[in-house]
Amino acid sequence: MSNIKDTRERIIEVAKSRFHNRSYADVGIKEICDMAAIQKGSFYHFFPSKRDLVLAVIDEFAIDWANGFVAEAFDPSLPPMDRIDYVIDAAYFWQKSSKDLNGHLPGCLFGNLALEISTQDDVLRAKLNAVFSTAKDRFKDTLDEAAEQGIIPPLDSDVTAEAMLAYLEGMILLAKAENDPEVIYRLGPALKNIRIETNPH
Amino acid sequence: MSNIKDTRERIIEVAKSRFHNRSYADVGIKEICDMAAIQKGSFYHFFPSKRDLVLAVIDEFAIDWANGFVAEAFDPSLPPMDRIDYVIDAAYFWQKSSKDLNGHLPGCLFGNLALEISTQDDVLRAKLNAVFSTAKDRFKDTLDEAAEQGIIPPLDSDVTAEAMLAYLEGMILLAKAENDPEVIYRLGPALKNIRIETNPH
DNA sequence: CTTGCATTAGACCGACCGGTCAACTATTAT
DNA sequence: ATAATAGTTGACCGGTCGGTCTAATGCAAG
Repeated sequence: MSNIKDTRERIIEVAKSRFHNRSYADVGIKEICDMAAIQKGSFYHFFPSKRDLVLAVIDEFAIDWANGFVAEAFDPSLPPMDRIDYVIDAAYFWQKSSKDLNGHLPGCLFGNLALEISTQDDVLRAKLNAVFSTAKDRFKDTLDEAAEQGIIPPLDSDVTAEAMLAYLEGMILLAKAENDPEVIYRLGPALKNIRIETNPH
Repeated sequence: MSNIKDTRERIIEVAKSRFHNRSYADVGIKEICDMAAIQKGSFYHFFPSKRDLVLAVIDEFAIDWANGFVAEAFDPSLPPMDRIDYVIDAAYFWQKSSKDLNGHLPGCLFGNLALEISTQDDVLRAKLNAVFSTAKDRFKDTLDEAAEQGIIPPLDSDVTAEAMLAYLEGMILLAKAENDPEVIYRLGPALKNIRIETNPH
């Protein structure tokens, strides 16, 4: 009801946006405090360290993702393989609208963080890996459903799902490097044709 | 001949390794100087700024890449589609041996930097994009050759090449997040089946 | 009114950041 | 031999980093 949001929430919201549009190392506590219109003391009342902040940001963003992007794309009322097309559309529109706002594609927060800090912090890496694993499961469920309905021939749905996620992240990476969301539409069609056969024996 | 390498060369070598294994923002000039056993003044004699260093690092690494990884994988004496399999092997062994040395997959330096700084520096972004474009061309040449020889049906070789590069980068991203080179072998088989048809009209 | 706790303010900390500078030493060309 | 230039040294700069601390608030329960 109040337009003055809870401080902790405001910190996370600002941090989410800053980390996504720049990088973890490049965004300082001071900047986050300024944008959230609070003092450092308040920040450290809620978060013991910057690292704890990014941990919270990942959690929050994973929820945003599940409720937004993922829920929209993996709508169970859609035919299974249509959902995979929808992933492309959702990724495209998200990156496109971010570019229209800020001039640059932010890419995927999880992908960005994974490449930035995987070698430096195993806990953070594991957390990001868990997010990827959850996303992979959405693909896998979809593939299993499609295979059950005979829409696609049987395959190794778990590994294929992982491959689809890899391709999605790779598309977004190249789109960010080109700073052009159209990359996603150009490369998108190959996503749902990715197949990895069940490994015999 | 001398074992004391040229200072500038040594700076770049150290920076290459540090940036690759950590991140651009996380590695300071001081650390690079210490590891190269020089003083700051010497560093700034050769490079006007940290940014100029990373520019040089990208150039050097692109040459390493072209002469190593790429030359090895895209060996013209190999049948075209075998070269693409070879890309997987090369990526696997590279990441594997890095992990054996340092405990962590470093990922792809270009992918890492692209996600870290694309939103912050358009010149750097363009430079990285050029590296990707060159890599894409190697895939494209291979696909064109395979299509000419009738090994694969005709396709949009340019876009398919880009898709293959995206998939490669995505695999490496997930492998880094899992800190497990086996991801590359698991997902690798799908690489050479990626196809994007020529867009009619 | 008081006690107690959650929250906020903001000055402050040492360490480190990227970068500068003047002095000094090799090396090279004339 | 000399002059010019390339390379090196290490002290130094202002600013920012993540983080601490104390004192002051706001607010709720007794």
